[in-house]
Amino acid sequence: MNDSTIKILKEILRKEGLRYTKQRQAVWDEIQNSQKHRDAEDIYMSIRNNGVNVSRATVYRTIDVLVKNRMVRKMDVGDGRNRYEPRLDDAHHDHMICVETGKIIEFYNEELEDLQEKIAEENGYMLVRHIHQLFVKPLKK
Amino acid sequence: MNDSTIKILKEILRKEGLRYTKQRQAVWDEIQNSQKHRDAEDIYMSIRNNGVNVSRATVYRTIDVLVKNRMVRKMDVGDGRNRYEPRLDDAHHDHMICVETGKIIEFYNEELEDLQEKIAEENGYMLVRHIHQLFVKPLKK
DNA sequence: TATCCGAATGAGACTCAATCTCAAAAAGGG
DNA sequence: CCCTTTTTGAGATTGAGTCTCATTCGGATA
Repeated sequence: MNDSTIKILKEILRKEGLRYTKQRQAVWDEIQNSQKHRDAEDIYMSIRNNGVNVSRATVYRTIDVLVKNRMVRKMDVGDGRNRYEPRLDDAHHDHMICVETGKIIEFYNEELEDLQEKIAEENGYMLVRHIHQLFVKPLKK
Repeated sequence: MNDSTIKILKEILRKEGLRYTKQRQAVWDEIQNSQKHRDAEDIYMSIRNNGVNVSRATVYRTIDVLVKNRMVRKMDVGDGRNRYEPRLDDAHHDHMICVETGKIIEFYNEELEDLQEKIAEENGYMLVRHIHQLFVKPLKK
């Protein structure tokens, strides 16, 4: 779809010693060119509906590669199905999930990020990554 | 085991319109009188090893009641198995998970708590609950 | 403390996301 | 185009958690 991201994908596959296939391209296209926060089944179905034959196994396997190479972010919303979103050139953010509507809102707060690093360090650790989800409901309803 | 918590358990069951059974008592005892952050299978096996006959179904059903009534906290560590810890008289805290040893460290930071409420409100929401896990590794190794 | 009825239990079936298997198909260097 | 190696896909499998329903039990009542 997008020329520059095809190059990036090929580069990553080469670096990992993996081959470039239309299924892998399709998975990346699907995640990149659509709304965020989709689950694997959703991604799988969309690819098939676009006429590309792919299996669930390949979708999961490809996502793993993309996650490992920071092209995709995997998020555990706590309902048993992981969600995925493109990460390329995407600033870090966390999520707020409305318990009434299921809506997912992104947020980023520098102070919060700094505080987390500080807390880890105070305990003798270095922050590697974090999971942070705020479950919220609308004010004044 | 502990007289005062037996009363609390009975009180909660009564309030929920549920009966007091030795299985429910055993589940609560097991969670209360042991190390934190245990998974359901672990709790289930321990109860059986203590000579109380209980089924997995009952363990899960009882945990749900305890979680609903804030006697137990359920935590999603992101590995597919939820962990449980007693919550009674236990101050709120979040968790830091060492990616090298798997060790779970609890932490609490007032500033962090306030900041989360503030972020939710800035977006027109009210904070209901949150999931916050810091994945860390030891400094200078 | 015996009766009775709705609630609780347990064994195992079931669900569902995710992973694994392995024969067949495809990539891509020579 | 060939050949080796990787990738793919259909379906089996895994594993945490939930559901089913016949049987057992709690506890209110008399």
